Parts: sequence; structure tokens; C-alpha cells
Amino acid sequence: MLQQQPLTGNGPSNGRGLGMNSHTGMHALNSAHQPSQHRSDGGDSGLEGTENGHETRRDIGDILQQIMTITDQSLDEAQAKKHALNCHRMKPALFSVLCEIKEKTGLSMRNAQEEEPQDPQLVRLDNMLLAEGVAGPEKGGGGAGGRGGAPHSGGMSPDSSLEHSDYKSKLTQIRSIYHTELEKYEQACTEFTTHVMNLLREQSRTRPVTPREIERMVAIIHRKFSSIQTQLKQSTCEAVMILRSRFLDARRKRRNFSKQATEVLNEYFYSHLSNPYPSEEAKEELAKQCGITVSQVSNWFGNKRIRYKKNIGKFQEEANLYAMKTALGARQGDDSPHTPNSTGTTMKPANGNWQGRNSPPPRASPHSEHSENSD
DNA sequence: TAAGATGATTCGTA
DNA sequence: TACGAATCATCTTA
Repeated sequence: MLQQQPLTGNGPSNGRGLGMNSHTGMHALNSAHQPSQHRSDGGDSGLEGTENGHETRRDIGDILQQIMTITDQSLDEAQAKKHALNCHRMKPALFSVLCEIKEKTGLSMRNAQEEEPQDPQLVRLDNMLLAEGVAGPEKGGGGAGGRGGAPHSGGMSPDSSLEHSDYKSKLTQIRSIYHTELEKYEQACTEFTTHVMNLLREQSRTRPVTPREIERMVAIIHRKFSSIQTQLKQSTCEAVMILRSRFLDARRKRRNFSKQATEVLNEYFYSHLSNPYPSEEAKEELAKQCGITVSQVSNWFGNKRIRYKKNIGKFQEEANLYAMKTALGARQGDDSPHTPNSTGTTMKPANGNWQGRNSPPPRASPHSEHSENSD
């Protein structure tokens, strides 16, 4: 309970000649009133108010003696003695002297550490949790948070949105567990800190504990708890990574384009059958219309050209269908976007080979103008 | 469950 | 770098 460290201060004499210049506190205390004890300051001590230096020393000696014996007493006795000591007229002076000694001997710095810069790993974890939408404010409605949120392969088909919601709900679970645990840790940290602070404050009545030391102790506690929090963050990040990788694997699964998207692409393809090479702009436009990426449009046209060429007969019916559609649209004065070149009945690639690889379609091909009015 | 359809990937070419 | 061709992996359908 009552620590004796300030009393066993082994530093050099503090110049106040309080008999603290010995390792053995008790000896020092016992000898505090001895006249032989050297006083270097000739009575400057913080013990002013006493007229007689000798008397003062004896007084102090008595107090210290009482402090030292307090641990041997029963609790009640000790409490009473503590109270008496706290009320003793010499107490404030003695206390301030003890504090000073402690400062000088560096005892209060025992556990002091330089303020550490923020752990870069922790910063990374924090950033990641923020980016994933686990930490920070909850993101409403739309995305599953952060960059990992929306799937984009094959557009936002109903299937993928289903998958998406699954991802979202799992992420929400992780988020909720993370926040619950975090709250627990924070609460525990606060409770423990308060407890320790109370203890120290209580002790500071009987031993020299400065507010600065209490602050340091609090900082130490916070460091300990923050290392636990780091572990929590690490685990959470791992969980998110696992979830993400599973989700990404799922996204790799091929999804058919929506019927509507296929229709748009087919309309373009058959209405440009003589030259089914959409320009970059046209691809972008188609991608936008279909809710897919430009490269998916490119893939689609690549596959379509090959497959069409390989089996024109098989696609004849489809070609007729879209040609009719196109013609109908044109007749209705609906200057539909997909009715540009109206090769309509031209169901075959020119020479069965379009331009061929040696002569790719001119970039500024005529159809690109058509595609521009395609919205 | 097998066959066909389809989107993606890889590789060679100009 | 865009394209054709081959191929893979998955989805759809009967």
C-alpha cells in the first residue's frame, strides 16, 4: 500500500539536509533529528514557520517514523494515523520536499518514455478499415463501402446485386463485431484508467505522486490498450481481406449479359454488319447503354465476329430478326440509334471476311457517326 | 447431366 | 494496340 520509494531515495543529498542522503531510509529517518546531521542551507527549508530548526527536524523525524510504521498497524489504526498525518501541520511542507526529491532523483521518470510516433502499421490498418467502410461513419444505402463495394463485372445485373448484398451483409457483420469489440476495449480502458487514477490520487495524499506522473501512467495504460486494439484491427482487416477475396472469386464467375444488353449489342452488330467494328466512341456508348465495360464490348464484338463468320448460316435467323427490327424502326421515323447503315439485308461479311486483319476498318468509319446519334 | 452458348483469356500477327 | 483465332471456364437449357 504505502510505498516507501520516496523515503528510500538514494540520490545525493538534496541540500536540505533532511537525512535522505542514505540508502537506508530508516536510518536516515532515525537520524533525521540528530544534530550531527549536516545542514547545508542553514535553515532555508520549506519548513519555515518553525522557529527552531532542531525542533523542526525532530518533528519531521517523528512524521517519517510514523509513516514507516504505518504498514505494521491494523487497518483502522493505519487509517487513523493516515488521517492524523494528513492533518499534520508539517505535512504540506514535507510532501513538497518529497516531491522535489523525487523529481531530482529521477524516480518519477522511471517509467517515462518518449512519446512514440504513431505506429505506421496502425496507420495502415486504420486506413484500410476506413477504405473498406469498416471503420469511420457507416456508409448509407448504396455501396458496400469503400473501394471494395460495387461489383462491376458484367454490369449491375440482378444476379450480381444479389451477390453484392451478400457481401454487404457480411461486411456489416464484420463492422458490427469490430465496433462492439472496440467499444468494449475502450470502456475497459476508461474503467481501468479511472481506477488507476483514483488509486494514484488516493496515494498521492501519502506519497509524492505528481499529476504529471499520473498522466504518464495513463499514457502507459493507453498504450497497452491500444496494442490490443491494434490486434483487433489486424484481425478485422484479415477478415475483410478473406471476404474480399471470396467476393472477387465470385465475381470472376462468368455472368451472361442482360437480355437488354445483348439486344443492344446485337442491334449494333447487325446494323453494321458490313463493318462491325465499333469505334472507341461507339464502344463507350454501347458500354454505357449496356452497363458493361468497354473491354467487355470489345470482347463481345470479337467473339461475335468470329462466331458469326464461322457459322453464318446459324446466325441468319438472328440477323433477319434484327434487320427487320432495324427496318421497322427506320420506317416509323424513329431515327433510332441502331439503324445507321441499314445494310439490313446484307447478312454476310463483305467477302465473308469483312476487311480482314490486314486492313482493319478505318477508325473514323462511317458507322461511328451513326453511333453518335445512338442515344 | 451433357451439349451448346457465352464471356473471358491468351497468343500470334500486322 | 486492335484484332483474329483458339481455348478455357462457366452458364443455360433440354
